[in-house]
Order: sequence, then C-alpha cells, then structure tokens
Amino acid sequence: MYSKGVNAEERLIESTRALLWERGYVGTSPKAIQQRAGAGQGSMYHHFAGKHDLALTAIRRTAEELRAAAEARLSVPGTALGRVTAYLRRERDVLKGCPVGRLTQDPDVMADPALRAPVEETLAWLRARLAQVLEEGRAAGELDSRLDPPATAATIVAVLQGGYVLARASGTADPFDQAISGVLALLTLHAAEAARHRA
Amino acid sequence: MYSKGVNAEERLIESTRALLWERGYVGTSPKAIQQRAGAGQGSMYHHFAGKHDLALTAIRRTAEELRAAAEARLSVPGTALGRVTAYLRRERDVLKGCPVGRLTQDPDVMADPALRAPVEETLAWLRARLAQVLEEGRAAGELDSRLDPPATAATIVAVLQGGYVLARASGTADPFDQAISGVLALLTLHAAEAARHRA
DNA sequence: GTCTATAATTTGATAGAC
DNA sequence: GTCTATCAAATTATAGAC
Repeated sequence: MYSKGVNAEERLIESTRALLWERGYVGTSPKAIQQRAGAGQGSMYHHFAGKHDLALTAIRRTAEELRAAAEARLSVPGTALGRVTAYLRRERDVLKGCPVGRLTQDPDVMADPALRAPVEETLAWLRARLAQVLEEGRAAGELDSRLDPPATAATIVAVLQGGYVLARASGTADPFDQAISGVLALLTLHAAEAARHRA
Repeated sequence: MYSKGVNAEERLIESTRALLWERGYVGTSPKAIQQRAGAGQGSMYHHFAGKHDLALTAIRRTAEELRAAAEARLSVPGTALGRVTAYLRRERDVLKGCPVGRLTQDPDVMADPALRAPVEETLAWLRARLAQVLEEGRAAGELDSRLDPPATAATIVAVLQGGYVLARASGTADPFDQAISGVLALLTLHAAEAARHRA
C-alpha cells in the first residue's frame, strides 16, 4: 500500500512496478494491483486502458530508472575498471533480481512488441555503454589490447543477470557476490597484463 | 501434442516440462497441460494429485537431465579449460533459456520448498562441479594459481544464465555467444599467465 | 475521478459414469 | 484408466451510479 500523498494514478503505476518485479506480468492480476495501490477498479480503468496499458507505463519507468542508475556509475571520472567495479558493486536488492532482466522470462511480455521493446533496448544499451567504457580503458592502455570490448561487455552484463539467478536459487546473495568477484578478478589480471606489456 | 506411443502419464509429464520451460509455473494451467498431452482432466487427476504434483515430477526430471548433460561434458579426459569450453559451447536452445534457471523467476516455485529444492540443488551442484574442474586445472598448473575456483565457477554459471537473459531480450543468440566468448577469452589469458609463470 | 454492480472466461479441482 | 459433467473462485474487464 503506497502513501495516499500521491494520486491514484501514481500509486497504480508504483504498485504495478512492484508486482511486475515480484511476480511478473503473467503472475500479476489487476485486482492485486488495485489492492496494493489502495484503488478501486473504476480508478484503474479510468486512468489506464487495462492491465497491458498499465504494465507498459510501469515497464518504461523501470527501464528508464535502471538506465539512469547505470549511467550515474559509468559516467564518473576514473579508470575503466574502477567505473565497471563501481557499477557491479553498487548496492542491489540481489534476492529480488533485476526488474528488467526478469521480464525476459515472461512469455506474455516477450510476445508483445510494445512491452518487450523497453526490455530489449535497455539491455542492448547497457551492453553498448559498457563496451564503450572498456574501449576507453583499452585506448588508455589500462586494459589488455587483446580484450574484445563488445564480448567482454556482454560477459559483464551476463554475470550480473546470471548472478541474480544463482542468488535466487540459493536463497542468499552469496553466489552473486562470488560471480562478481570472479569476473572482476579475471578483468584485474587483464589490467595487470596490460601494465606488464607497457613496462 | 506428444506421440500416443507412450502412455498418458508420460505424455502429461513431458507436456508439463515443455510448458514450464515456455511459460513457467504461474503461466501454465492444467487445461493447457492436458490439451498438449492429448489427455482429459480425468486422466491427469488419476495419475497426479494436481498441478503441483505434476510440476514436481516434471521439475525433478528436468533437473536430473541438466545435471547428466553437464556431467557428460565435464567428466571426459582433457584439460580443465577444454572441458569448461566443451560445456559452455555445447549445443543449446539459447532463445528458450535454461529450463532450470527459468524457474528461479517463478514466485510460486520459489515459495514452495518441494518445487524449489531441485532448482537450488541443481545450480549448487553445477557451481561445485565446475569449481572442482577448475581446481584440477589449477593443481595441474594449467590455470593461474591466483584464480579462485568457487568464485570463478560462480562467474561461469552466471555467464551462462545471464547469457540466456540477454539472448531472450535481443531475440537472437548473439549476445549469448559473445558473453561465452568473452569469459573464455578471460580464462584463456589466465591459462597463458600460468604458462608464463611456469616458464 | 472513484465507487459498486455485473458478467463472460478461465482456473484448478471433484464426482461419478463407463 | 479415461471421459464428461459440475463447481467455487479468480481473472479481466464493462456499465452506470455518485
């Protein structure tokens, strides 16, 4: 139940965002959305055409937030490895998983072009943005020149998404932290190799 | 619709396995299971106590199959990196995702101890098995001694699980292949480092 | 804007005939 | 074993009062 300090439309969007994160599109009913928002059916169907329309609004907002949060960590000054580390080590609700990546497992979301687009675009953007950071690190001689930025970026995002899966399976954040530590260790050796070549 | 060559019980299990993979537990109805299996309600409720019981049988079988498929690639003779590569590069239905990892996103599966157990055990086993292979590689001097087997194993399984997420988001197997290539490239440099230290 | 009917469909299961 | 009723509850809306 969200604060009545904001209007019903806003509460309905936030309620939907939370439920999509917890239960996905298929597992979320209009009734559950309304109850969590403290709004009736009439209110929901006044502001939105239905479950689909509401979910679209919610997904777009979630995707935008994720992108902004990532950009905030990746656009600061510092080494490429430092920025990637800051992004990977940022505080996360590990056991809840990624609110965007989660939607890729939802058949009704993936089957609908409108609902799917924000998911596809967000993860594509994230891979491209990380590849850019890695390329900067390579250009600066900080990372080994043999490192392939797009492939390594895909690996990093995959470790993140897969780390969530392992954490949820185990019921603890442990495997997530291990997976992140593991890939950062591999990247660090790459950086050390680059330093050795420069020497 | 499965071959009528096998009995209804078997067809119901396979139908459930396919639907859990495609739509998850929440997104799969008994009606859909019956239609795909070519069986009526009476048949389903004769062989199984209900959706939950049928799903439990299906999940256990899927988990066992995944484990056997992994063990087949990891237990052959060869270098650690070679066996890990064989496992990662094995043929996969990339766009369908992992039939076990997928279940971690299902709220009703994770909330039920019986349904969740096979998921938890399978992914824990996979991490431990990969850690064992990496440890063997380290002991043989094939991999860099600074490499942490459990963390690296978590990274490898995460890349796999996350690779599926990225592939589904993009609609192509491309990011999956990139993520696998990226992590293998990082591991290969580790192997090269180990060789340099031995020299 | 928000509420309370009302309703067609689907869900998940039971009962009992064959 | 398999089938066809039957059923209570949930789902996803629409209609119309306030």
